[in-house]
Amino acid sequence: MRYSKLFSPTLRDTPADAEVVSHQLLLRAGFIRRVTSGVYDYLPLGLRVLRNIENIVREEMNRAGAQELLMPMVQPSEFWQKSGRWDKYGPELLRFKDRHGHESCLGPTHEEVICDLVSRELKSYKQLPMNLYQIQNKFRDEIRPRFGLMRGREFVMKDAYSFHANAECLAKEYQNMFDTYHRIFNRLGLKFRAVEADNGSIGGSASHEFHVLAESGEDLITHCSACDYAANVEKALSTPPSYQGIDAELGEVETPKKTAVEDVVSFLNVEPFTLLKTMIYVAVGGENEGQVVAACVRGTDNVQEIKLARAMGVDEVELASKEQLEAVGTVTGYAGPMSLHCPIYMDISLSDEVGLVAGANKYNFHITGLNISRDLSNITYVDLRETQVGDTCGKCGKGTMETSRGIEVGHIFELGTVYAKPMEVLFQNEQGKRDVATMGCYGIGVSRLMAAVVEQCNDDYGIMWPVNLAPFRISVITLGKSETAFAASEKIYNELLKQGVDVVWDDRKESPGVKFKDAELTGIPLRIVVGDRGLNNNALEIKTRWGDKAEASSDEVVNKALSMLAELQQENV
RNA sequence: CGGGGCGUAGCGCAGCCUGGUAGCGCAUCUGGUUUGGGACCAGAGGGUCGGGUGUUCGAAUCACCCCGCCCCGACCA
Repeated sequence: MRYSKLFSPTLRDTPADAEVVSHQLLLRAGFIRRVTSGVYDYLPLGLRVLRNIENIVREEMNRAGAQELLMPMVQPSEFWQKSGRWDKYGPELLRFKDRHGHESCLGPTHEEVICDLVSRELKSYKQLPMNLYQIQNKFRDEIRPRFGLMRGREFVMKDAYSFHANAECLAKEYQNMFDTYHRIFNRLGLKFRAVEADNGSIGGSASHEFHVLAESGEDLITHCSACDYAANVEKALSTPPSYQGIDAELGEVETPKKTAVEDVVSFLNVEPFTLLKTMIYVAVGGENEGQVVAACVRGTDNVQEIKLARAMGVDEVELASKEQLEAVGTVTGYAGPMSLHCPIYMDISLSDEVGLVAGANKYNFHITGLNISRDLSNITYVDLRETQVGDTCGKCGKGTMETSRGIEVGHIFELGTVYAKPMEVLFQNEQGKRDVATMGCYGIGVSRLMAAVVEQCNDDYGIMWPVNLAPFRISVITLGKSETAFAASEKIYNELLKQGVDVVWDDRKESPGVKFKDAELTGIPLRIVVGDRGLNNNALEIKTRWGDKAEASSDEVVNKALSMLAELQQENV
C-alpha cells in the first residue's frame, strides 16, 4: 500500500472527549471514528488490526475443533419468548417492529438463534459433541457506552456455543476452551488473568472471565498471593480479619445528623468495624420484583450487590427508595436491623457478633450493644461483603488477597440446560431415549481486545502494536525528493511485497518529521528509512518501534528487515 | 436514571461575565522555497456559533425549552 493513497487521517491534537489512552490513540492514529454513541467506523488501518485479531481467534478456535458459522443480527421475538428472555432481558435488548408489525430485536448474544438452529438439525447423540462459533457484530443498548471501543453498543464478538450429550463431556470442552483462550491471549501478546466469575443473567454453573490487566479496566479482580485462586470481586470468597466485639446492654444514643460511617464512628469514638452498616435493597426483575430486604455488613466493609442478588435468587438489586425504606419501618441514614419489617441478610463474618452499633430506624438515633443472637431473629447469614485487599484467601486459607483492575475480554460458561431445555434442543441418546443437550458458551470481545491491546502497548509517541496485530508490519519511508531515493524505495517496497509482507510505502511529499511521527503513532513495528544520506553511505536505517536500530546496504536491506521481523515475531512483542 | 461539565471551521481552543454581527494555532487549497524528526514565505477557502423560542434597535454572548457529547455515581443506609 502506498501511503499517499491510504485513507488514514491522523490527528495532531488529542480529541478532547476521549478519556482513556486507547480511545485517544485509536482516534488520533485514524483507526476509528465515532458514528454515534457507542458506535464506530473502523477505518482501513483499524480494520486491518481487527482482522488480524479475528484471524488469531479464528485459527485457535478452528484448531480447538470448533466450526465457524454466521448467524444474523436481526432476531425474531419468538425465539426470545421461547427462551423466556424477551421479558427478562431489559432495555439493553434493542427491540423494533418491521413493516408488518412483527417484533424483532438486534442480537446482543445468540443462544436463542443457535439453539433454534441446532434443535432443528440435532437428531442423535452421535452428532455430539459439537462447538459452533461466529465472529459477528452484536448490539447491546448499554446505559453508558464509554471509552471508545472499550464499551460500545455495537461491537465485534466471537461467540461459541457447544452442545453435549452429558455434563462430563461439557466439562471437557470447557477445559478445552479454557486452554484455547490462554493460547489466544498469549498470541495477542497480552498480560492477562483468568478469574472465576459470576454467571450473571446468562445462567448456568461454572464460569471464568479473562481479564487484560490495565489500570483503566472497569472490573475489579482479586487473586491470592499463595495459591492459584483468582476471582472477580463480584463473587470472590475470602475471610476478613476477625474482630471481637465486647458484649453490652442494648442502648440507644442520640447521633444528630451522623449518618455516614466515619461520622458515627468518630462521634461515638468507636472502631469502624463495630458499626453495623445496614443497606435496604429492592429486587429488580424476575419473580421477586419489588421485594425489599436489608443487607448488613461491618462499617469497614461494602455490600457486594451481585452476591446479595444471588442470595435472594433474583437478577439484580438496587437501593430502595425513601418510600420503600419507610414501608419497612426505617429512615434514610439510620437504618438498622432491629424490628425491620423485611428479611435480613447478614454477612457471615458477623455470625453471633456482639457489641455492635447500628441505626435505630429513627432519625438521629443509633443503638449500641447490639448482640445479634440475643436481639435479632429471622436473619439469614450469607457471604455478602466485597473482598478487600489483605483478606485471607477463601480457597487455601493461607495467602492474602490482592486486587487489580481488569478489562474483561473473554468469558466462558458452563450453561447446562438453561437454554437447551426451553429451546427444546433434544436428541436421542444411546439408550434410544429423548434427552436435552447440555451446553457451554464462550465469548471473546474482539473489538474490545483492540482497545485492550492499545492500553497495554503504547508510549508517548503512539501505539506499539505487537507484530502479529500491526496494520502493516513494515513502513518504507522515503526521505527527500531525489529520484534515486524514490526509485530505491520503490524497489525495496516491491521486493517486500513479493515476499508477501504487509508493507506500506510512505511516498508522500511530507517532511521527515511528519512521516516518522505518523509511523510511530500508527504503531508500525519496523521502518526502513530510504534517503540520500543512507543511499550515499550504502547504509539504510532499519528501526523497530521499540527503538532497536540496524543498518544494511540497499541490496541487503530487505533480507535484514525480514530477519528482524522474524525476531520480533519470535519474541512475540 | 441521578450529579457535574461541555457544545464556536476537520482537530485543539479564545471570545460569553460587561450584547454591537466571529477569531487564534494546527490541518486544508494555490504558488514558491525546503526535506534525517510534526519546515518556511505569500495568498486563499471553510462557520445556520448544537437546535428552537423569548428579551432587545441589535444575541455566539442574557433567559427558557429541547438535542447531543464527555466524566462521575451507581457505595448510600
